[in-house]
Amino acid sequence: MVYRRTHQVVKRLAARRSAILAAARNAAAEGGMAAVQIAPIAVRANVAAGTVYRYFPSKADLISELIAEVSRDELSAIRRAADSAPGPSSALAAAVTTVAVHTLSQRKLAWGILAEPVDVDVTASRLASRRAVVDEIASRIDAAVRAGHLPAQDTNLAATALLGALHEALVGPLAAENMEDPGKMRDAVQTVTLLALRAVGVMDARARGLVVQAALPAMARAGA
Amino acid sequence: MVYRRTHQVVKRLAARRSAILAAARNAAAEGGMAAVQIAPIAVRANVAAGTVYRYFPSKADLISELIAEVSRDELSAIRRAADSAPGPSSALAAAVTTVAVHTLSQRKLAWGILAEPVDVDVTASRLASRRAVVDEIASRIDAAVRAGHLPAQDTNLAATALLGALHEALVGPLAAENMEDPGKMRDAVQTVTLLALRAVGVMDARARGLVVQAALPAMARAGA
DNA sequence: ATTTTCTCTGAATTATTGTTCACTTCTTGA
DNA sequence: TCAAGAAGTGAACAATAATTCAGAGAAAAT
Repeated sequence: MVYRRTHQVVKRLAARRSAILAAARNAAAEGGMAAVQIAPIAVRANVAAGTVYRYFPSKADLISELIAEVSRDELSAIRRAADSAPGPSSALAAAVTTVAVHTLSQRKLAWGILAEPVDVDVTASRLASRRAVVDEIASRIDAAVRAGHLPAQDTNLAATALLGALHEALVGPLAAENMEDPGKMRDAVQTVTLLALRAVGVMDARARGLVVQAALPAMARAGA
Repeated sequence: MVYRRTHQVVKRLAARRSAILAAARNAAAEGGMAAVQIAPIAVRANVAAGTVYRYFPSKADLISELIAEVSRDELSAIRRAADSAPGPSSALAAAVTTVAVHTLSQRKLAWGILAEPVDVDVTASRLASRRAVVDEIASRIDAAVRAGHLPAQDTNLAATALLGALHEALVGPLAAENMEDPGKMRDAVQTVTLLALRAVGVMDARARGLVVQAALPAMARAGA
């Protein structure tokens, strides 16, 4: 055997793989999933189209990894925000607000990951991505229920509905119209968070307080 | 001129047009938008592929009409339900429940109309379809606010969020798992309606009452 | 320097479907 | 029955992108 993968080569290969994924992510952030096409991605990553296939068996695999990556990022942001809240209700508010801020600050990407038509089947990874976030929110709702802050309920269904509400209100086709300046964004985040908290049974007055408390740290984190 | 469209021909043409649309609708109801392809639709409608193009300029137009048709049906069902309710809060509950029941009773079709990937651009008609339903819900929320039953709010955003919640919870990819038997369906409808009402500010106890009142007529209508 | 093995290239291929159009069939009114 | 116009047919065409692969280029060990 006259050839062995040297450490340097291994690093280069890994770097290329990352570059391809990053190119896909940037393309998605700019033009949605429609812009995630092999040839343009290859150009962005400074490789040939064929090379992409040395790193990902198919476009579906590439997009699946992209979805998983973005989803991991979001999930960890949610956990960080919720874990640094003082109590279960605050944690829920923080989690919801974080999802809202994240979603809103990268609308095109979020839409692409969540729901935009793609020509290959990425159902499985989209499902996994949603399930992870839904589970996280559901467990936060559950904690608040166990603490006696909320009425008993189907936490799974509630979490699903909450995310649906956030996504539709913030990145759905009807959201596009008036969501450009930071002021409106901030209002929208607070409004949907309020709706979400009331939906699971937080009283109006208390919900308003939680929304305000959650808003500042979330916006600050997003800015950084 | 030795040829004129006779009444009989006009009727036959209209019937064919309807047959094509119906074929598309059935295909969508069975296999989602993915199943709406010109060649299979033509077979279902007992015409040749080319004939479809004598009635619809393009696949996009065909699907757009399909979306508009389904949307019209849903909208009129919502109005009927809401208008026969005793007050603004009941009307809102009836509207929300109707959307939920409709959506749930034709999941595949609803998913296709709302969000399933399609290879042609039907953004405009999807947008119009959603806007119509959102406007209807928003006006019902507004009526309840004006009656002093709900706190003042951004009714448009609230309506959008409500529909997002319903759709995600009932036909989204995470809903598929446990929504087969009528009992579960009924529970799900009531649960999401409850969430929706609380979201816009209805007190928990009152919301539960409204949900129960709205459920029976809506389920009955759907059964007929 | 050279051989071997891996990696990269990008033009050509493939696959899928919407769309067209030359031709056939049907309808109408004389 | 026949001429003129309309409607219907379906095989061929077109467009889009994903995917492949034969050859070129690098890297490693001797």
